[in-house]
Amino acid sequence: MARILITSAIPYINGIKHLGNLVGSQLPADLYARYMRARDHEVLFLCATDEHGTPAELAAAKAGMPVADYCAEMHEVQTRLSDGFRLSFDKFGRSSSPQNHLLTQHFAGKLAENGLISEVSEKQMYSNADGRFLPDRYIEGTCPNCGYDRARGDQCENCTKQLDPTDLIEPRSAISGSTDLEVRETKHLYLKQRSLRGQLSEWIDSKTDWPVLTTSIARKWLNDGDGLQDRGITRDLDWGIPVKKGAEDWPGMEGKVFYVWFDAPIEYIACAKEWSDARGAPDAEWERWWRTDKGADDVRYVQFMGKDNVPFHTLSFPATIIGSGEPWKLVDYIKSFNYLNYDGGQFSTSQGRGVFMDQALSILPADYWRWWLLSHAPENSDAEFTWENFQASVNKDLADVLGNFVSRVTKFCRSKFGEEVPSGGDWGAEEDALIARLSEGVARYEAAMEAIEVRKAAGELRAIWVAGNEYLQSAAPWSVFKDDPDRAAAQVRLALNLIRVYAVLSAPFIPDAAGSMLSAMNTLDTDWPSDMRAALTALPPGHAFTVPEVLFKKIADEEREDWQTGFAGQR
RNA sequence: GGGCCUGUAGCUCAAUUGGUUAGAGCAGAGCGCUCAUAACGCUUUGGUUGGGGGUUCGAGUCCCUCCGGGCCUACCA
Repeated sequence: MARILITSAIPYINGIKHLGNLVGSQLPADLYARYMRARDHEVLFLCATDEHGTPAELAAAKAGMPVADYCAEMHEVQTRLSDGFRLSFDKFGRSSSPQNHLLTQHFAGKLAENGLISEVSEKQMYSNADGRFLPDRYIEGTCPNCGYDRARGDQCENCTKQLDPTDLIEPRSAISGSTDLEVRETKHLYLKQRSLRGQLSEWIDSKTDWPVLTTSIARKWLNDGDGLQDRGITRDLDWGIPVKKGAEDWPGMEGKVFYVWFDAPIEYIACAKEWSDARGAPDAEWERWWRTDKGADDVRYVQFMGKDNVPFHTLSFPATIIGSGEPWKLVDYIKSFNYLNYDGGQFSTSQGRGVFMDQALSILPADYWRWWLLSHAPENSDAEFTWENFQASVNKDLADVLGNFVSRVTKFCRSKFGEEVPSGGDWGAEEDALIARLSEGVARYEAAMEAIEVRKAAGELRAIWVAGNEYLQSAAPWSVFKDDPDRAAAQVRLALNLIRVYAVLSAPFIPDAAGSMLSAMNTLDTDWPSDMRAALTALPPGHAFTVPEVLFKKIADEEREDWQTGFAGQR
């Protein structure tokens, strides 16, 4: 039994996430966690909300709420939606937790002790009207290069020229529109990533099995231009983790907080402590997952994230861990994803374009979304959601291939043998062939899951479902029954057992439907079918079952059209 | 501008990393079955692998070039 630590990139707090966010980290992480648990491995699956930073403050202000209240409320909302999608986190924590405060300050203290923090005085734009320093992209003005009047302080969207906020002509606050801006001197802490470049580079080079997407982004940052740069890890904000050196105050840093990208990954660790604290368990509980000196040396740590998060997970966070000089667990495998587009464009939180988690669940059960999203996961390139494709895939795969299999088998049995597993008859060559085929299919499915090849795993699972229909078609118990009811009984007995096997195999993708299948088959036996022949006898003759409701109702053309138009506009 | 990824059947994707005749699913066509959610099964149509050039006994795969799409570029997170 292996021990597997799984984290999903933590979703930002300012609003409800769309399906692109979901499929880029949380959903595949959940698939992997469920699979590994099903294989009897010990799993700790962690996620949290990422609550600090300027956008959170602005969103709270817009909602007319104190930022702490806003975050608490949005955390509840996101928790409900995670539950709705059946994301099986062992703990869904908060980056604003007391645990993360202490741990983030602890890491900063260690890094300072080890000479990896420098204090840098710099000039930043301050908005008097807004009463805050403004990040570059929150300053708008006219581009000195092309004259576009809504250029941002970091880059002009029109001519793509890189800008400095001070380059802008007539700069104004993107928040209030105020032009009452001034340049102020402010002091910040920088993490001296340069001095860790060699170690990080060596570490990345050792990861030969990582997705190209992951390593190429890391190498780019390591080697581009002058190489890896030091990074500011503090900000002039009210909401965040106060800058401290461990438990001590940090002279000159009063009123400042850590940069959200410094404290967010540390929350992966703090979240484990939130998990054990919530149960009143001792620190040893979470430390055996994170401290290699306290039992975590045999843990395999896998991270899931969208490609935009890769630099922080391959460089910044490892720099924090390595730089601490303490025996924290480093990530073993990073699974990164491209983006999911929506009907010819991008999903957009700010523009409300696409399908959001709450809307998705209000239309259809989680399994529909889970299946489509995972079987179309953007692993090798960006993928695209269209309503037509969604309807066709879900109807065919879930309703026709899997759902109808369950339906035809249970209903046939009920009409000929009653609602119990029939006795009599023996298996022959046809059943041997099916068992061999299923065993091979399961082996391929397992291999894809171990390698976290999500689409491939979905394809293999589907092929296993298809094998059941092919068997029924050629065995044709409805014909055999007329002359040889015992033989038909043996066929149906196998088919009923196949439903249980399908439930177990499919549960990581479609947990609710798997649950319905198991309860219809009146069994709690979720043993993995490592021995297919034995697995297909788990439900013995005489075992009672019930014919379930339709597992997956098909999506009608009308519904699809309604949603298509309904979601075309803005949220 | 620079870097990386990507372009394969009408659609969504494969192709053991240079090795026979480029494969699946969906959609389309035909046949079969009648247990089942008008479901299932079998057969089948469909490709100058974005264009052009090159290397090689051999190129979807490597090189050059052109065209298209995407991402990143360090103060959004």
